[in-house]
Amino acid sequence: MVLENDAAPARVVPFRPPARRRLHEDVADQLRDAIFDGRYLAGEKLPPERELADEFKVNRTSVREAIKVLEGLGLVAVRHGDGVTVRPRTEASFDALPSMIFHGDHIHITLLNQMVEVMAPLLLEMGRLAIERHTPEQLADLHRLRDQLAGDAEDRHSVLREIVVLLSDMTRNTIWQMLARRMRAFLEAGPMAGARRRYGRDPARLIPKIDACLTFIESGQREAAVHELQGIIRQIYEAVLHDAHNAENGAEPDE
Amino acid sequence: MVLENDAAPARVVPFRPPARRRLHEDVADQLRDAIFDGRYLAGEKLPPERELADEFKVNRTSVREAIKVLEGLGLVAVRHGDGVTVRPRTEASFDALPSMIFHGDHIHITLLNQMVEVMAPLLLEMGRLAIERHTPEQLADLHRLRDQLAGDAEDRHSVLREIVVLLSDMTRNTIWQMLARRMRAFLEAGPMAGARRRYGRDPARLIPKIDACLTFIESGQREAAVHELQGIIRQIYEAVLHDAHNAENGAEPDE
DNA sequence: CGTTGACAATTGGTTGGACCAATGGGACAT
DNA sequence: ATGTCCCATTGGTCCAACCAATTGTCAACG
Repeated sequence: MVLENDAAPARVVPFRPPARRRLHEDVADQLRDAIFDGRYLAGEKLPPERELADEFKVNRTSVREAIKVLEGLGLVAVRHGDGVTVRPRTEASFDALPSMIFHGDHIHITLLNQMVEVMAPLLLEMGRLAIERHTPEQLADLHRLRDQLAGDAEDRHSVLREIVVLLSDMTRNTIWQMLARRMRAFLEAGPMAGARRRYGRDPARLIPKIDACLTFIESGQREAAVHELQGIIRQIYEAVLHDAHNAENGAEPDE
Repeated sequence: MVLENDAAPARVVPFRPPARRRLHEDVADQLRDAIFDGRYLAGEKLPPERELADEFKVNRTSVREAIKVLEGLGLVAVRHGDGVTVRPRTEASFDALPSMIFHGDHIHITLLNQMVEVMAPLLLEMGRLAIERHTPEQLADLHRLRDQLAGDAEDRHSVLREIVVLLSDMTRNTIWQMLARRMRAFLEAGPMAGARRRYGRDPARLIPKIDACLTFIESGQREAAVHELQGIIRQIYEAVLHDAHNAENGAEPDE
């Protein structure tokens, strides 16, 4: 099941907890952005912990925990006695991608393009497995989400994300499930999230294709269903790029 | 370029730095394994930091940094005032996969199967792009690696990993480059690494197919090259599963 | 009796300061 | 010019204390 409460799924992602207030997270965010802004280039060293602590006006412990986070993201390498060295982007973890692509108000369009280029065939393959292996219950869930998309759900984009997660569950493959959930997290920070949501095209326009796909699935025409899915994915990623382009250039919302 | 030193690429991955000796990493490893062993299930809480510090005979600081690592891997969620809660596997980061699949002497075969199921189409798509976009220099590098594979290289498996990285460079796509490097890190911890290497089939057996693929690439027959690549990938992942199965059951090496 | 609100125990977050330990470069002797 | 040793720099660990969020308890209140 996707929904936490079967009884009254009135809204999707109702509220978000107030932003966390841990010092080291704030410090980590600032250092991360400084790296992505090119203030510290690959191969260069960050200032010593003591110096950073002084500058951030926090204890050295908080700086150390922040650096630990950056290390986990693969952004820096720490060597005892030597300092903290910035690593090349290609060594970074996927968890660093959201902030690599969307940092501050700026969008790294090139990287977003590359991201979409990778994700599109991924989603297609995942969908193919989902179509092969789904259970009747999961298909019912999919119908429910389809109706939410057609209905007056507050945030249709989040419904779309839940569909991706549901598809991953259908594959019965833990790796796909992990991938889809990471993707969801990525999209929640993406060009259609938060203040930028106004640029998003209404995902309801996908409904005809989704219905066609569902029909094919139920009639056992897997090939056709996959083909339809391919069209859906193409439409989505064109929308993502379109929206990102608009958001970057400060254009007015589509509708 | 794949090689760090253009002059004398005598060996690939010559030595590894002696294992790190940071307390919090050791603590993090032990806690991670405890979670994967099912000692702490999803939804349950880890003991308080103070208690862990006492049990590990280290300072609370080290425990906190360890927990920070686990948090970065998506294995636990920390809430001020409440404790440290274990999260479901599906929420974990990809960086946690190596230790999820290979923990201790045990191999999580099911998960490895699923991993291969995801990686195979990924590699194929990446290879397709590489075949489309490569430069002559990169093709020359590929030939060099092919010769290393055929020669008396100490560790042919590592040559294979470098080939994957080179293919990702050929795609001119940062995301693929990141993915390939993460994959390399994964494989370095995998069933053919370290003590388990003896189970590995000799990658030299791939050479005929690689040569065929290279020939197709150079004669501009992309379709045929991709098809050949598909065969290579299939052969590799069958070998991975085979080796993992042998390693798990303590069978004797193949050759 | 049920609800509310204040309190207290638990547990993570932060601080300051001290000392240990690895690294790398510079001073010194050869 | 070269090799050795020392030491300043910088990350790693420890300690002890206090701040702050969460939760459960329990008394006061309606």
